[in-house]
Amino acid sequence: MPTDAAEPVSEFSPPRLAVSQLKRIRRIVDAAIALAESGGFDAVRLRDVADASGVALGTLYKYFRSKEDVLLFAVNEDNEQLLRILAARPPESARATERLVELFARATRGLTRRPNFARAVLRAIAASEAASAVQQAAFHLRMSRMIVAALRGEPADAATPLSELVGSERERLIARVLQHVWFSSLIGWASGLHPIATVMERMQETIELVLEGG
Amino acid sequence: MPTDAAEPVSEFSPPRLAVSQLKRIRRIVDAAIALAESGGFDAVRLRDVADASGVALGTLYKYFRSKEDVLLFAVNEDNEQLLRILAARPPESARATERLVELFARATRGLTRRPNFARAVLRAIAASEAASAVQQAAFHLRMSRMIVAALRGEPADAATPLSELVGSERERLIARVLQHVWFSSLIGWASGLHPIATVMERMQETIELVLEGG
DNA sequence: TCGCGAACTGCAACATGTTCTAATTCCGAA
DNA sequence: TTCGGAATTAGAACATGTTGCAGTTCGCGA
Repeated sequence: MPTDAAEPVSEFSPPRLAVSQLKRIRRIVDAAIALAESGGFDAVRLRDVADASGVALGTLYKYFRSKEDVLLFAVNEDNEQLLRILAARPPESARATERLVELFARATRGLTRRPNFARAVLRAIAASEAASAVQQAAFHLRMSRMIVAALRGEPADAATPLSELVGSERERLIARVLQHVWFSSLIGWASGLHPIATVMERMQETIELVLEGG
Repeated sequence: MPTDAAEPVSEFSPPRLAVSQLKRIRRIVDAAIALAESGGFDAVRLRDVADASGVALGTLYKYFRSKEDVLLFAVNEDNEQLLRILAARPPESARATERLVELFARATRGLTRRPNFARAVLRAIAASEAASAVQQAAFHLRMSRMIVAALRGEPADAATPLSELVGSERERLIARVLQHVWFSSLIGWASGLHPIATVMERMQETIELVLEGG
């Protein structure tokens, strides 16, 4: 992920970048996404990313610390969009269980719509070092917000800063558990252990277990 | 992990290896563990592993498909030992909740006793490809067995083959959820998101939530 | 004991993430 | 408009996972 000095982490850095720089970053990220879609983690060769986005390798490393950093940035963008969509059109069901199932169904579909990209970012997340903790934390906080909103049947709040914690102790606990199960299932999918459908089933049964004691 | 042709996956291959070969494999694995302990995933340079174990690089690749494969093999050995220990000395508490908390406390302590090694294998697990699914599945089945045993307050069964599923639907569901939370928390620890103590706390609160509805 | 095929060795080679450098270009403040 | 420092570039260089190969050694069946 971007260095403390460089800026792409939208949550944490003042916009100190010229328009031309923002465009470069955009091209880099888009190129990385395209390559990831085409063949997963290994297909994202940074030389190719640099070529495709028309920047030098050194420039890429100016804005991103590592290959994982680029992919983490991309998935965080994706996740921000999901939050906005859920803020606009929250799950409608009357029962909390169903709202949560729908939330994770949407999140899973959204992510795995581009399966190779999804595999790439999952690998990036799993392998990321302490340096990327900020990105991971942002993702986590955003997901927590969506989960708590779905639990309560309220629309998610895309506006207030991520740093503001939401939910009661118990709501946050449930959010954590569901995120762990989701992430871990997705890793299993990415490793070829089971199909996407299994991820959805696991979320459903976990949600029922946690909310209704099974 | 070892190739289908080569044999270190104890659960799945008849012992077709000469003693000298088994010794080589042992030296390779031991060297990898030692290097992992010293500096984590990156410190396990396969050239160094080969040097330290007195085999050629090509030989190493004859028995293991990749760097991850070596580490997965090592962690599976560790996990087999945990199963044996738990079979001999199961958690004693009267309450299922406490037995499970103890199980995960022991498992977590056992793994993170060598923190750098643990970080290395977690990264290997998370990044492993479909080819390693067998190893991962074995780990999963072993953990499931221990969890179901702890749920019931019985000693774990280290003898019957892993392929034999244990537990009711509900027990297996609980086992899956707990494993997901455990794995995912450990990844968070390995990424520097939180300390080991947090992993223990998360397991405790998850177990309480799942067994007692919080 | 002999001879064969498999296992092993040493080493070179390749791919790709990451770093470094010297030269060039760009941009905003004076 | 001009100037100086920051950004960018091209490309080399390095580390390490992985593969390939030619030659050597080992172990086992006849």
